[in-house]
Amino acid sequence: MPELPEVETVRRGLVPVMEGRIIARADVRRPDLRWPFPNGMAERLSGQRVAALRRRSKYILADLNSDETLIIHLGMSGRILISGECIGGFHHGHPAPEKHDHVIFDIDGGARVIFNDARRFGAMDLMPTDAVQIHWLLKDLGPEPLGNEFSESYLASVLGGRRVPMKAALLDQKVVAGLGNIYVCEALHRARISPRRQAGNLSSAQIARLVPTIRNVLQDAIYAGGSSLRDYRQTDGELGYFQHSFRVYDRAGQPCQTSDCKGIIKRIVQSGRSTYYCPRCQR
DNA sequence: ATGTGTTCCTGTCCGC
DNA sequence: TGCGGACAGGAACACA
Repeated sequence: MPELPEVETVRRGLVPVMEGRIIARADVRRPDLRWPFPNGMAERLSGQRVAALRRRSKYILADLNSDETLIIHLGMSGRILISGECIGGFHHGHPAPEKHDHVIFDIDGGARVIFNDARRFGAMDLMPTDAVQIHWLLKDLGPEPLGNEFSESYLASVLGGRRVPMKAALLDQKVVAGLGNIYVCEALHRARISPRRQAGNLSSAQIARLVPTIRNVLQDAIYAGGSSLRDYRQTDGELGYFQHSFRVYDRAGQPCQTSDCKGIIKRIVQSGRSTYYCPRCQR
């Protein structure tokens, strides 16, 4: 569900409400999401100041004054919404918790941050801040696609010799961290690379254009506030609008928009997930 | 080591 | 309007 652009949009929405502020109270309304919450999570969060809100791949990291970091993953259907901001001098009341509002933070000053996740594939955990990078969920993640480590030479070295289709290679969070089903499809189309192509068989020209293409798709999507299909919302409840810029995702049967390409977008299934691509211009 | 299929969970949509 | 099946933005895990 939420991929890197959606998670980054959520992080940016939380910054003005949480960064530098104190979590007055954490209300943990069930014992687990995908995994059990850490022992005493509510107590370990309540009263803590959020020193910084960072993102690693699809994880939001909230560094606390206790030198612990709250790790948040949205899974497939997770949302974070803010209510009760002080607008124009008036405090708006908080609505009653809704179905699937699993964790609620009341922030000093009156804002409320609500984690809602119908499918509960999301997760939260606490880890000492200086050890976050060795948390079992984060330790094997590949480089950030928008960072300097993600380069042409890096991609050539990790893809070399691999027989997986490119779709699976880019979905593999060890190769590059943060892409999901939508942005892999979109990036491969923009780079004119077939999702079925074996990773180890890419030409050097294809590898060379894949790096900036991935960065561009993600940056365009972040600028648009992410993509809203079903569940995803920005923290203020607004929809993202990058879905209007999809060239292939969920567009089976529609014409390819690559100039001079008269192809028709096709849907196939690769390792159990939908892939959309143009068989004509993606090689 | 690498690659593929199944699984977790709830909600929505589509055809009958 | 109800019912069954397919499908959904993730990714750990079990297995070939």
